[in-house]
Amino acid sequence: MPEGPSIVILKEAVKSFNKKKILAVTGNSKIDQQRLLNKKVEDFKSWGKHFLICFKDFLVSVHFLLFGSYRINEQREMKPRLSFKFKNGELNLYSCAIKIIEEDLNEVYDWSADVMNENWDATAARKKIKVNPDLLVCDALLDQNIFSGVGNIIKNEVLYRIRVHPLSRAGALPPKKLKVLIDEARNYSFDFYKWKKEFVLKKHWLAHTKKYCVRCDIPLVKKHLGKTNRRTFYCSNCQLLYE
DNA sequence: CCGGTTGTTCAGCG
DNA sequence: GCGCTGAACAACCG
Repeated sequence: MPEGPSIVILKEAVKSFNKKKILAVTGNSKIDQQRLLNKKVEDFKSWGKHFLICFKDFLVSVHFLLFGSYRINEQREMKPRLSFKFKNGELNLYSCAIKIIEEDLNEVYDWSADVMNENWDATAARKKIKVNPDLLVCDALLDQNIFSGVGNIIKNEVLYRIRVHPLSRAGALPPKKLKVLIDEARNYSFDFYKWKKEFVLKKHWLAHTKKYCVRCDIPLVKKHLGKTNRRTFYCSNCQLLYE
């Protein structure tokens, strides 16, 4: 559920509630829920893995972390963290981190970092990497200030696609290769989005959770790598290590 | 039934 | 003040 493309899918799925008034708020979230009552949703937005519900003077940010989920016009067995009733339906959010944000949207979120956003800026990503050349590519891709929305699946698939070893130093990549990495972080995210909507995402995984390299026909390496120590799948033969 | 995970934050420490 | 580590959170899958 939680990578950036999935949040874009959610944003689109709740379109019918846009500009609608919240008629009831419930849930076990500790935010001031009454503040949302009878308020009109001005817009639904997303920034990376953050789902943003915009009101006139503030916004509610929702992060699904690892286990969060949602239902539209349906309920799960468990208690929702936050639930909204509208005239035309309901939105239920489960096991997610919810915050009220008072600051202006554009002060808080760097849209150029969001790989799914129309304001995504590959040059900005390159500059952020240039000032931190010792960053490993497996960590760089998961850095939400550089590639907001990229998660562990996208990380593994991007590195496999572009044949770069996850422990490569970002600053050691030849300029062309660095460009490919940055471009593919966005490209693969849109493939993820398309496949997820068609319920065929897993079927297209080439590295993530896979046992064999489809190019080399040898076993993939599975290790926990980087400062984030996240599960990483790669081919030691066709993914080149740049040091 | 246990181990592991599409993620992030925060406390504690050196 | 920094970076690093581990804990906490939490639901589901295999």
